[in-house]
Amino acid sequence: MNLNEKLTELNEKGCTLTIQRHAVLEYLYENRTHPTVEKIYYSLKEKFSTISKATVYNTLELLKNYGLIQEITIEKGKLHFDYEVKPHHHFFCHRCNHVYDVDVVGCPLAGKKMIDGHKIEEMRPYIIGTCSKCLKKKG
Amino acid sequence: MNLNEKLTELNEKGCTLTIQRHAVLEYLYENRTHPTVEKIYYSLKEKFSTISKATVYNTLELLKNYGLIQEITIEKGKLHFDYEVKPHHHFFCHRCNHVYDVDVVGCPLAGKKMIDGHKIEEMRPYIIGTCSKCLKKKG
DNA sequence: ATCTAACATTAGAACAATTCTAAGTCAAGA
DNA sequence: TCTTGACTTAGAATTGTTCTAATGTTAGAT
Ligand SMILES: [Mn+2]
Ligand SMILES: [Mn+2]
Ligand SMILES: [Zn+2]
Ligand SMILES: [Zn+2]
Repeated sequence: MNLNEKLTELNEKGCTLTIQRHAVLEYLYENRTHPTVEKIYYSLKEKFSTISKATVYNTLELLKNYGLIQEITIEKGKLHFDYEVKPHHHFFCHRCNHVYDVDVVGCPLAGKKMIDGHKIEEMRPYIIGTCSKCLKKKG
Repeated sequence: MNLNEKLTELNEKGCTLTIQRHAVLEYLYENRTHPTVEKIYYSLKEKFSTISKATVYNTLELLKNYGLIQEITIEKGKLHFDYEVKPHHHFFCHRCNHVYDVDVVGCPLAGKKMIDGHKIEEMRPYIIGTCSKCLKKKG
């Protein structure tokens, strides 16, 4: 789903399309590195010096609630965000703190709505380890 | 793996078995509800009034590094811990904030050591939604 | 075009979770 | 007994997130 489709969807659902909301969504569209809130905030601040942290948090929460972005709790104590909302696995490297997409096929939970009587609303398949780049560094 | 086996393993690996470490591990052994650090700390404090938060954090980190307990980052901004280290899925109810074990068979990642060139050290398959108890309440 | 009420943004304070610090305690070996 | 290193403690500091109250903006009604 490209940027304009998401912006249109937001608009059609009655959400005011402020310049800040546009900027946050656009930033995630252009930066598929699963940035932290801090990263998003300071990056936006460069082009947009008056944007506030509260707005960044509010906007991320809003976009998440509209189902347009995904929140990632893979790293202890801080949030990452992802423009891509289609279910996919994430790999966290505890050496360099990067979050990678990984493609896993054949997940038995794919498409399931319920498990053990609980209603599934979101899947967060996380994998922790050492990434390929850091494995090479190790020497 | 029962409590004595884990205590023995700790001891054999040269780790001093202090009363605090014993207490934290025992608490997790007896409380399989995936407690938060706060819960662990205040529960231990009842029987053991001088235990400090730093010790609880240090001990949880130490036990995790020995592979005797598991850290869970399913809830935004706070840690839960699990005595059980065998790979299993966790379900987080965003209504009541409980963490449940769920049994999922046929995970294609089971036993895998590598993915996309990254070294897998830990699996954290999280599922978010509304638990069976909260679904009933909703009525 | 102007008014108005609801909504959005801002800066910074407040808060919550975790980590750090420095002093004190304990245990084992010389 | 003395020394050394490891452990614990209370509380301060730090970090990430949420709240607050003032200000600014938007969109619909007039
Ligand atoms: Mn992703
Ligand atoms: Mn569990
Ligand atoms: Zn890495
Ligand atoms: Zn529930």
